[in-house]
Amino acid sequence: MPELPEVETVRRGLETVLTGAKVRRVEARRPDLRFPLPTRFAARLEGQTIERLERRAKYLIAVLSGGEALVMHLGMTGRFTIESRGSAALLGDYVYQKGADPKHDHVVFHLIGGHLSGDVRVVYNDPRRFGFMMMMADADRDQHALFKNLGVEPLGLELTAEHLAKRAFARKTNLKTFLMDQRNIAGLGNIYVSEALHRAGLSPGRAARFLSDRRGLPTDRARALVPAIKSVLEQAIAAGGSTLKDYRDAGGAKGSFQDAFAVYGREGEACQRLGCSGIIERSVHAGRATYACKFCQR
DNA sequence: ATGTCAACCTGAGTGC
DNA sequence: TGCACTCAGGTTGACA
Repeated sequence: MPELPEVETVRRGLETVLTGAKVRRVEARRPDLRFPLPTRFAARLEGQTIERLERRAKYLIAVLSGGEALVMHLGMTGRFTIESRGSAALLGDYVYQKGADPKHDHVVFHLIGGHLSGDVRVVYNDPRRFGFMMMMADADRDQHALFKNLGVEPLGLELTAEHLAKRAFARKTNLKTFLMDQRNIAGLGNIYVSEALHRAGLSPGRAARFLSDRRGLPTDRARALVPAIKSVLEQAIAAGGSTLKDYRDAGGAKGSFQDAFAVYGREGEACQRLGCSGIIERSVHAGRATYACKFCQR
C-alpha cells in the first residue's frame, strides 16, 4: 500500500478536483470496507462542500463545510480515480484512465463545482478492502483514536535526531520494527523503511536503542537517519510515488520511484552504494520482508 | 509494558 | 489449463 509518498501524490491529484466541490450524491456499493462505513454515510456527505483535502501520516482528510471531516485510509490496495464526462478539454491529466476492476469500486462520490465543470465522479476502488473511511468532528480530530497516538510527520520539523533518540531509548526492538511503528514516526511503511536504512548505512536488525546514548541523547546513527528518511520521502513524492502492482495516482498515472529503489525487492542484486561490493539480502522482521546490504549497513 | 504473530481479503505470480 | 502454494505497499487485537 501506499505509504506516505503515495498518499501525498493521491492527495495532490485529488485536491484540485475536490477543493470547493459540492457532494451531490454518494454511492456506497457495500456496507463496509475494513470497517463498516459511517452511519448515515451518504446523508452526512451529500450537500456538503469540501473545503480542503489534507494528509496526516497515511490518512487523507476531507474537511467539510458542516464541520465534519471524512477520514480515509487506502490500506494496501486502495486507490482513487477521477472520472468526468462532458468537459474533457478542461480536465487535462485528470481524464479517467480505467485500470482497476470495477467490481471493487466500493464508494463513488458524485461532485459538482470546484475546479472542474460537468459531472465529476471520484471512485474509490480497493480489492483487498484493507482501507476504510470514517467521519468525525474536524475540531476533535486529533483526539480521535486514529490520530491521538500517531507519531511525528517525517517531513516536518518535529522529526529530529533528538526525537528519535528519545523514542528509542531503552527500547528492545530493532530499527526496522521501530521505524514501522506509526507511534514513533507516522507515514513510513515497508518500502521506505528499507530504503531509508540503506541510505543511512544502518542495519535493520540493529537494536533501536543505539539511536540514543546512555543519557537519551542522539548518537551519530540517529543523526544519519533523519536526513535519510527525509530525502527518500521527498524524492519519492517528486517521482509521484512508487507503483508496484496496482497503485496509481488519482489521474490513473503510475509513479516512478520504484525504479529508484536501492534495496526494496532487489534481493541478490549488487549494492548500489559507491565502493560497496555487497549483495542485497532479504530478511524478515515482524513478519515483513526487509531488504538490506550487510556490508554497508551496520 | 513490550514484542511477536495471525488475521483481515483478493489477486498475481510460480512451480508442478 | 488447473491446482496448490507463496507473497503483497497496513493495521489491529490476541497472546506470550
